[in-house]
Amino acid sequence: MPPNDASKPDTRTAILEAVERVIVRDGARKTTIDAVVIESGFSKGGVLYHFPSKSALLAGLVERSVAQFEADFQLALDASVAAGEPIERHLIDIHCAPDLHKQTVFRSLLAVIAEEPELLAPARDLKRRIEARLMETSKDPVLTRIVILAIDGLMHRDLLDFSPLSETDRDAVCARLNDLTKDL
Amino acid sequence: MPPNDASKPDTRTAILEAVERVIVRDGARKTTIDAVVIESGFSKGGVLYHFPSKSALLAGLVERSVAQFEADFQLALDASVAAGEPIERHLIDIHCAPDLHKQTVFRSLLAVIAEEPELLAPARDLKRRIEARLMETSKDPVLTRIVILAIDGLMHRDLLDFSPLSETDRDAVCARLNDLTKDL
DNA sequence: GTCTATATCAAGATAGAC
DNA sequence: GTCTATCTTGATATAGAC
Repeated sequence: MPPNDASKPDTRTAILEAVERVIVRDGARKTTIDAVVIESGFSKGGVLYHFPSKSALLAGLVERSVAQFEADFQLALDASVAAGEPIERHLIDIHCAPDLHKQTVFRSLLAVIAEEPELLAPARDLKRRIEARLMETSKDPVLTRIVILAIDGLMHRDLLDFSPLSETDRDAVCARLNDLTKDL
Repeated sequence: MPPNDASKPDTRTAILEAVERVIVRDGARKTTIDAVVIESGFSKGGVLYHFPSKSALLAGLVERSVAQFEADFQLALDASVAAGEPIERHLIDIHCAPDLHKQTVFRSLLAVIAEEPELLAPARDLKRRIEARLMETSKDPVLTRIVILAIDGLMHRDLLDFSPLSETDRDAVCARLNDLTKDL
């Protein structure tokens, strides 16, 4: 039976879920193969059969997280487009009320990712596609870019716990961003 | 003789400079105590006398980098204020033509910092002070915040090599940011 | 495809001489 | 304040049985 057969809640997925639990619970530093082995309930040999190295394990987690984010994004985007709103607004919405769990996962991943930038490839790729779509339809590309950058800034602070904004400030910023994009 | 006596190019500084060279050259993962020992020319015991743990070593580097950044920032800021320009412009200038070496240092540090967020404290602190000063004099605090966020976004991309902007795009963005802040 | 057992290695840290 | 030598731990990865 191939490893990706969807007919059973396959081992790969179970292992990746275990990695996610460990990294969120214990942080990047303590996310070792052994910890994942314990959390997943499989043996070391079993885990290393599916992911031959720690990098492979983390790459798997990044890929999975990105795929999940993209799925959510697409769904919400379609709704947004159907409602005739500028796409920028959708991006703003997502980041002004972010998915806290996924954010924690990404934050924990950051330590690992910073050491192995190649792991970021899938995320970079998704970002490029989203931005291409935004730029394509924008009536003011530079302004759109600034809005995207401001949202990156929000994300940056969230990820690094870097002087995070108060909720009031965040709301004010998001409202203004929406205002700026209302004619795009 | 106390460790911080400025009369000789003291060992602490020499060690921190070695850390900086190692982290820039070899990346966070390879920045081990042993590597620093070799690069600095001191012995392990000597290095660990001044910095009793790896964390202490990295904390030292963060502190030093932040202090240097702040010194540069203050200098340029005073000039900017004397010229009667809005302070925001100064922040924009610094990040639109960033110091590449320092950027590399920070990027490399990021991997380590992500695992130990406490190490970021001095940087967080400096950021808070800079922003307080900006907000204090701003005629449109929300807009100022958005400009700051956009700059954070630029930095974020630089730090993570996350879809970096082309030079043309970056220039266009910076020009527009300057335009947005001209009445602040 | 999953298991046990084990090899290998490098890192952080300590002790004590000089 | 700096050195050498050594200890301890814990992590990645392999080999081979089931």
